[in-house]
Amino acid sequence: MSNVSGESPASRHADQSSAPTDEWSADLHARFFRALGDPTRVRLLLRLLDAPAGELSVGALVTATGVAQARVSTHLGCLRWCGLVQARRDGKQIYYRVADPRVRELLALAGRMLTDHAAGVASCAVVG
Amino acid sequence: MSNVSGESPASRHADQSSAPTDEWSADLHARFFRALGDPTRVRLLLRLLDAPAGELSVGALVTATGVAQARVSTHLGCLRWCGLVQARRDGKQIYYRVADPRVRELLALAGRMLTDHAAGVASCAVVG
DNA sequence: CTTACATATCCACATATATGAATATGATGT
DNA sequence: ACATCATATTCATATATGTGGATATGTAAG
Repeated sequence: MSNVSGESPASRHADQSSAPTDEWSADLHARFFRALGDPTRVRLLLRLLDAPAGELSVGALVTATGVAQARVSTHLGCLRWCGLVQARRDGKQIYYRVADPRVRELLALAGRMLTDHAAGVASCAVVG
Repeated sequence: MSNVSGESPASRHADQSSAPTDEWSADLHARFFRALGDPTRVRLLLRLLDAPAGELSVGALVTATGVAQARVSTHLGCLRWCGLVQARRDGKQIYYRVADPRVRELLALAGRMLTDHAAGVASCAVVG
């Protein structure tokens, strides 16, 4: 195992001419949204968000979602790395919670938008 | 060419037992975020959002972003299908504009979150 | 220190998604 | 009708990303 405390990475992009600003801004935004662009990760976030204690162990998430343990672990790792969730160890288990309150806002806003665009999004050929 | 007016698709998911609700909710959310998960699409949205007239022709977007025309067209098609942008024809050109004001909010919120999580998101191995 | 358990990581493979080049379609002006 | 411009679509291909299975790592208990 490793790194429950969520050691943080170093950033790229040293230069910052002037026009390129938009460029990584766009890249970064895209990466950010892709972090939320997986059904399993969204499921994990949703479960965590409405967890009674605001947190759930990996095992609990596995049974709650029915997703294989290895998969849950990997996706939690992604979410943790991106700063969206946070881990805490208690005995044998590791409890995860949503780390940033804005995650809830973001999902809520997306949900409201989906109220209007669900059909389109659901059938968009590009996003398979 | 075809369908500038944005003909809308039909939705899937007829059933709605009770538990599965979360399931497509998650799938749908994920799809939605993936629609925003491409750098080119984000660039297009950003350009449109700060366009003087609130709208830009495809050609203008091509020169503004430096992205190949075919690519711009495809990505605009995706955004249009998902209801995020809207097209209007004027003579030879087709002008696109952001169709939902919440797109701006969403990008703004994401931007604020990125202020704190940029390094992590930028270096997350999962989201390549 | 050995065993059992919870979580994380590695690997091979399938699939989704983006991309470039070529081409088709629609509109305008002559 | 013809020639031209603006935009859309198709196709082949490269690449990114998710998935399952096996295994490693860390932790607690005996």
